[in-house]
Amino acid sequence: MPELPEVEVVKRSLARKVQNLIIQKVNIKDSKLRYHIDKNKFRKITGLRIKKIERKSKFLLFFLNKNFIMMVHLGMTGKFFFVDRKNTKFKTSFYYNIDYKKEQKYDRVEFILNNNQKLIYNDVRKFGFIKLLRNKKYKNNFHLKHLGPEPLKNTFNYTYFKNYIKGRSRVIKDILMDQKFVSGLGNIYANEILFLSKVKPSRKVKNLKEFELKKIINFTKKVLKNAIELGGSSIKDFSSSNGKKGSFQQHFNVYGKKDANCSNTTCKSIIVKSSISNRSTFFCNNCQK
DNA sequence: AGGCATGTTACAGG
DNA sequence: ACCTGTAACATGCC
Repeated sequence: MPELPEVEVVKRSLARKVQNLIIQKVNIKDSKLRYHIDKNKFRKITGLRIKKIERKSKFLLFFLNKNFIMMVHLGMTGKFFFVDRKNTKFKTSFYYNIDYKKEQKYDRVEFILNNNQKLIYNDVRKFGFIKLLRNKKYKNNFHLKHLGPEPLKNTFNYTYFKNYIKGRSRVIKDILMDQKFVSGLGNIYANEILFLSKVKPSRKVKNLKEFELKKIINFTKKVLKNAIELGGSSIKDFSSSNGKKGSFQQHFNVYGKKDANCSNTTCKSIIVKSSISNRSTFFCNNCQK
């Protein structure tokens, strides 16, 4: 699920639900996530209060007291659910319509909170992870240390872009998905941004014109903001609708749209699919130069 | 059965 | 030491 907009939406719903609550117990149902979860280590956070939740790139940081930080990455299929004592369905707004009974077997970690609820980390493919860090040095964390600027901050700008691509021979889509260049984009939004910017995903960065770089920057910010407002993209489970569920997938121009007509009404081409950096790449051969 | 999937990174080679 | 591309991780679905 999770590129920057989805993680941001999850962060906001988590902040509403669990801020200031106390973790009374941690139940590790499957310790084999991307990184092994050490039960003894996680025992240290029982009794601690969740003071604040922040998003950094695609990472969630739970600031606890006693200077602990719980860092979560959702990988490809990580989700949070809330379940009350009677096992009634609750979940973050992002996954509002999921059938929790079916999902339950992928629950990996449970956090028992002091309000009769459990916060559940659920992850089918187990590419996600949960780690404990110490507040003092969390910025030196391996994962966080080399992240590029947040795309929505003004440190992600034309000058930065121009300088970064100097002497690099990679293609633009590959760079956009590189967290060291800009942190938070993934395959879906990279495809969508390049369509709106009218730039072919396979263009070498060194050949991009100034106006194209500027367009890419501007559409990056525009698309991400728009997606956050719409609750992110839910590319599964969007059969019925309610006000809280992510709907940006309805605004995709190219992602997953192989053979569809180009959304530009004056264009008669269809969307084609190729592969860049081992990821599905969708674009319009006519509109994107 | 085989290919594909919203992500990251270890590794090999230049 | 830096840059780049590929394969691998775990699991389900079409």
